[in-house]
Amino acid sequence: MTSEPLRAPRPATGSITSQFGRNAPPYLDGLNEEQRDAVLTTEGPLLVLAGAGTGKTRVLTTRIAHIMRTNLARGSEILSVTFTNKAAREMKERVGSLVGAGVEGMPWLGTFHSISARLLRRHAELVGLKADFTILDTDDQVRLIKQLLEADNIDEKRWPARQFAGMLDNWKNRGQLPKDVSPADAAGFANGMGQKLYQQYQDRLKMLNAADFGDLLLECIRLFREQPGVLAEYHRRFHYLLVDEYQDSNVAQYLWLRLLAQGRPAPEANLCVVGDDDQSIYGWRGAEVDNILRFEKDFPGAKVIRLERNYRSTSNILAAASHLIAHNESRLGKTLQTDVGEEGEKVAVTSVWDSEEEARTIGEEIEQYQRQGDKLNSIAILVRASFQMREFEERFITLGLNYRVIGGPRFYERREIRDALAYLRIVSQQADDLAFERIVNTPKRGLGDTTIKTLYDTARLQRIPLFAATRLLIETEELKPKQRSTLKALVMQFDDWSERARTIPQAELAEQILDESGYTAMWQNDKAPDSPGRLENLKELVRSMEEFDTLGGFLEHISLVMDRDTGADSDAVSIMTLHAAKGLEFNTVFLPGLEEGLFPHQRALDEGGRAGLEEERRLAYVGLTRARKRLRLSLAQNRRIHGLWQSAIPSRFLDELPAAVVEVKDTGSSYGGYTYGGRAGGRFDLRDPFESGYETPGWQRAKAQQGSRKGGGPVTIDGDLVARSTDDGRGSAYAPGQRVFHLKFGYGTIATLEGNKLTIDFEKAGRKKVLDSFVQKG
DNA sequence: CAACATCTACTTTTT
DNA sequence: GTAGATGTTG
Repeated sequence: MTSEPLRAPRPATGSITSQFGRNAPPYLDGLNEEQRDAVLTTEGPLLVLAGAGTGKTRVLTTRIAHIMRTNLARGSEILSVTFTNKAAREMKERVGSLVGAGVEGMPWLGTFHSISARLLRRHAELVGLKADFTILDTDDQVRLIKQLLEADNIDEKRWPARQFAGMLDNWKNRGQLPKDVSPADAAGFANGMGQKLYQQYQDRLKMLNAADFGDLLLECIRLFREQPGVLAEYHRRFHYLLVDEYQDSNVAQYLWLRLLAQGRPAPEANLCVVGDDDQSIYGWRGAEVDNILRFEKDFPGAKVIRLERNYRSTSNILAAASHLIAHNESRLGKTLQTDVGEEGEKVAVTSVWDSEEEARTIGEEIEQYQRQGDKLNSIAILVRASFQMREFEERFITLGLNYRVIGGPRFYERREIRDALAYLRIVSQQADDLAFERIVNTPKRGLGDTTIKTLYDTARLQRIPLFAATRLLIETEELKPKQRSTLKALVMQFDDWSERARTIPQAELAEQILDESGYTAMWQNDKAPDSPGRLENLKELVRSMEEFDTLGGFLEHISLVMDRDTGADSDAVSIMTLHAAKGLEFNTVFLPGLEEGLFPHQRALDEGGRAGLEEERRLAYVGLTRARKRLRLSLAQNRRIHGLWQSAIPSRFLDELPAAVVEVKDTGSSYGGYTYGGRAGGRFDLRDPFESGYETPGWQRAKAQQGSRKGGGPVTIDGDLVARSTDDGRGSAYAPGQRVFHLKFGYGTIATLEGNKLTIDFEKAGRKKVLDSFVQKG
């Protein structure tokens, strides 16, 4: 292990201003004391606890600029890790504008995954890969697993490939190789086949010269551990390490970082991590808040700086957010203080009849704000789950209101894009079996299962890639003449394209490939309504290729940087999930769907228990703190989930807001007198604000409903969201032909029933599926 | 082998 | 309500 001498003495804490006297460099202007401290404390381990809206990114970027400006290190000697591509891009831009240099000056600024990929390509052969290895995404992963399951005669119905992919992910997030997986863990899949499958999967990846997302980190860790010389090289290279959103790091990322920070003894590591434990919202995917909570133990002598001055929100908004998050028990604890100096509007809570009315109301409000001169760009709708977006999109289309969905179904995940990429991947790497398999019969070439199976058998027998096997087979009589000539033509086409790849720009090549393969024609002839859109996407794909120098570079970009530019040029309302909203801010924020079961999400509660609830609460906190001036929450009394209408009870998070800053509204269209604000004398019950979330009125009621409900009893609209899978459906009180009444659809007759799900022909609304708990005998 | 029809399971969040 | 997977037919 190499260890360099310290470059500069650590500045004493009290001397921030004295360090520069009155000649502080201009980039420090406008930073408050703590922020400056964080920028100037370059040496030794540093933990910056940065609350929402306290200028975290500014500190990080200024810090990098400071290190470079004062010649402590060059851009190429600073490793800065972010969690998302968006954050990496933003940091590059901001550092660039501070230093006045191009982005190229910071080759090691990127996400964990992109930096890992870069490292691995340099040393691929040391971990059993070639430098041009393919990066698999979830879809490839699942298909590969399916093949393994089939080969091992494991029933895919009983043991879904998706589930195993999830387990793989978990193991890899925890930094576990096949040998490290605990038997108990692995036993949970396919009668104890888990570990063996994991090993088989890894072997197969190596055969395919491929790595999945988890491998990027895992193989890096292995590389560092097994090749001390390589690790030492990076110890020498990186003089400063910075990590953004540290609260989102998982075990593998932690190990990765630890290894890189080991260049010096822990108390001297120049490692700066920035994060906010209250904004840890990726626990479900392996993030360990513990990493940030434990930092001072990991790096003894670490300095801790708290950024608590909020420059974003009005005091009302901040009060709501702080009060809410105070209900969490496991947190380091910070007290945000507003620096905006404005009380602002109260936080509005609106209760509406259903999600349709919710969309309508919000649409109207936005139009009103627009008339008042607000920019649509300054307005966002943040949802818990992406299915909520649809209703808003539909409504906004009819209103002619400009909107933009951020994060939505990812561009690269679209079928046409994946197909097109598969062609390119084969051109780039003929051994890419997963790509070959994907497009060998797309567009339809008259190749069926039997032909594919022959290819497969040959490939397996000879231990060669599918493409190579095909090459062999077309020289034999094993295939029927028709298939043989088809495949022969295909192989020749690919050879031709590979040849051309050397001479013509890849964007042009892609266009030719799509045309010559008949792929474009396939969609042109498809009369499905979305075909034109797909063709448009293909065009966009080709267009986006123009920015890259090589095909390989483009493919790397696609697999790691999945989001495309979100065209922020036009004025539009942003619609996104709460997860996608982290790090953003808007003047006006709408938070719809504050209902038990949706937010907090039922699944988080079921699977995560108390920790799950606390993470949901942090998610709510993230949502609330996105707002600068105006925060508008809403809840629907009825919502359709899985095509079934369910009535909802208000989210417990609403009970956790301080009454003084909240204004309850009602659209007046509720049925039967039940409204959110209508109970408890026009205000929601507010008990001791620091009591456990489990004891709030909403939760109490939800619990009271559980199990107490019997089929056929009088239906109180007050909540049967909890009538979910736990309902054993014992003895429904209904039978086909029976006349019933439903609050939303009116009178109808039961057509069929299945457990507690009824199919009812309503007199006015037509045939609908509903839960039995929402109708009463009519 | 492909097209069609039917059925089913699914909907949290993503590098 | 949907997209995918499966099954059945020509």
